[in-house]
Amino acid sequence: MRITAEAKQETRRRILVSARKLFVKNGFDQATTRQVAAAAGIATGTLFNYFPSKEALAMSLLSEALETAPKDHLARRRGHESLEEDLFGHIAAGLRRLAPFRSFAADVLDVTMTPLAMLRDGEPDAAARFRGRHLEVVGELLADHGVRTPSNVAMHLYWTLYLGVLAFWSRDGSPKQEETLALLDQSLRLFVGALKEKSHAPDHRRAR
Amino acid sequence: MRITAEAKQETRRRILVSARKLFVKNGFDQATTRQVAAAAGIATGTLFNYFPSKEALAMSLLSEALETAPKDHLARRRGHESLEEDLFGHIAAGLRRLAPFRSFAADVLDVTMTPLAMLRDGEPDAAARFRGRHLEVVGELLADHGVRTPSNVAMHLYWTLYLGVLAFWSRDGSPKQEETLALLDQSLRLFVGALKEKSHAPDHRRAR
DNA sequence: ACCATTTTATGATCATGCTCATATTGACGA
DNA sequence: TCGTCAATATGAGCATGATCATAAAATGGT
Repeated sequence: MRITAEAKQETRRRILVSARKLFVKNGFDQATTRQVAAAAGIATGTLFNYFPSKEALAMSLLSEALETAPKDHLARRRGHESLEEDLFGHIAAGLRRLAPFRSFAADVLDVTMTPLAMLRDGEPDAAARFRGRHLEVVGELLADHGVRTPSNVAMHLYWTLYLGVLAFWSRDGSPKQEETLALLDQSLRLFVGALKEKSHAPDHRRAR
Repeated sequence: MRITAEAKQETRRRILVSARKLFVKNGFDQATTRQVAAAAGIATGTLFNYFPSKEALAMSLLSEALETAPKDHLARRRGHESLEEDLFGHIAAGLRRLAPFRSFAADVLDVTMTPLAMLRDGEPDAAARFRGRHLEVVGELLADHGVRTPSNVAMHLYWTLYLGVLAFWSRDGSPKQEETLALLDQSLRLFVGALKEKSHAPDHRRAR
């Protein structure tokens, strides 16, 4: 039982390695499952014993990055950023983490983005975890700066903003990326401005 | 030349009618190009003389709605809404307009949404037009309420918000839709709050 | 009316994601 | 060591989006 289990792990690993190589080199659409299987030294059909679909295979490649990406900024920050800088850093860190996958992620995810693609692709748990970890971090950052506001609204807006930025990010070529970041920066100022205003005017609307 | 041109138009129309029927009935993935072609009374290959791909065919079905959707709210509004109500109505009208297509749009667009799908699908002009018309209307609404702010920032934030909402909207079942709208409503309050604060504090940051 | 040329339609064929009946392998009891 | 059985691998085969050589039709000049 030991040898077999290890062999299966090894096969799985070889598939992932071959797939990553081919996806990055040729893009998701161009890389065929036959190629991946051949590169991994297995029959085409065997690949589908390990992964239910080509997209699921790609999602597995992304999943590691997605597990840790949301917390990247927390590890990196120096502690005296403004709230805007914190939020900007949080989103930017996530984008940076996903950057290596963009070349094929744009295909896999059809532009729309990892978390949504996960939802579509039958990995709702992974999507929920990603979102959860994300919002956890945001909550931490907000609390750190003493911002209190109806949290689910702020979270929803922030998450929506994040999804929108991801969409632009994955679509644009590099020149547009900088523009996207610049606009993100300023959008966050608006967002934070709104949050602070809410915080400063205590019970104005909360009673309803 | 006359007869032929009309016949081509007729064929194109028959394809669109058949496709709409089958897409709505069976969903994008289940409806095959062979079925569509047969229903339209043409050979399978002929279909690809009229539309470069199955997705392009689906996009054509959506395009009419997309041409007019952004202005739906302008036609409908009564003129004494608050800015929040105006913006909410604007987004909601767009969603309502797209609702009939959701059953297969979710497949075609992979969750991500019409404008982004158009970009992917080689219809960048249509995407740009949609975005342009959209932001035009928003600009009008904002101006109507006397809101001035660095416009491209506000526009970007609003557009991003719109994309995010579309993503949720297309993904969720009906119960979640209401929740999405409720959150949208409150998010817009935040957004508008931020805009107004900017407007009231004139040159605070513009110099940089 | 007739031929030449361009345009359009056709369906056999291809590429590829995925399935499935069959073959192979490996674990374990006797 | 052998036999049995479950787990796994295999690749021919399927469905389908898309292509392309060929056929049919339309157009235009004379």
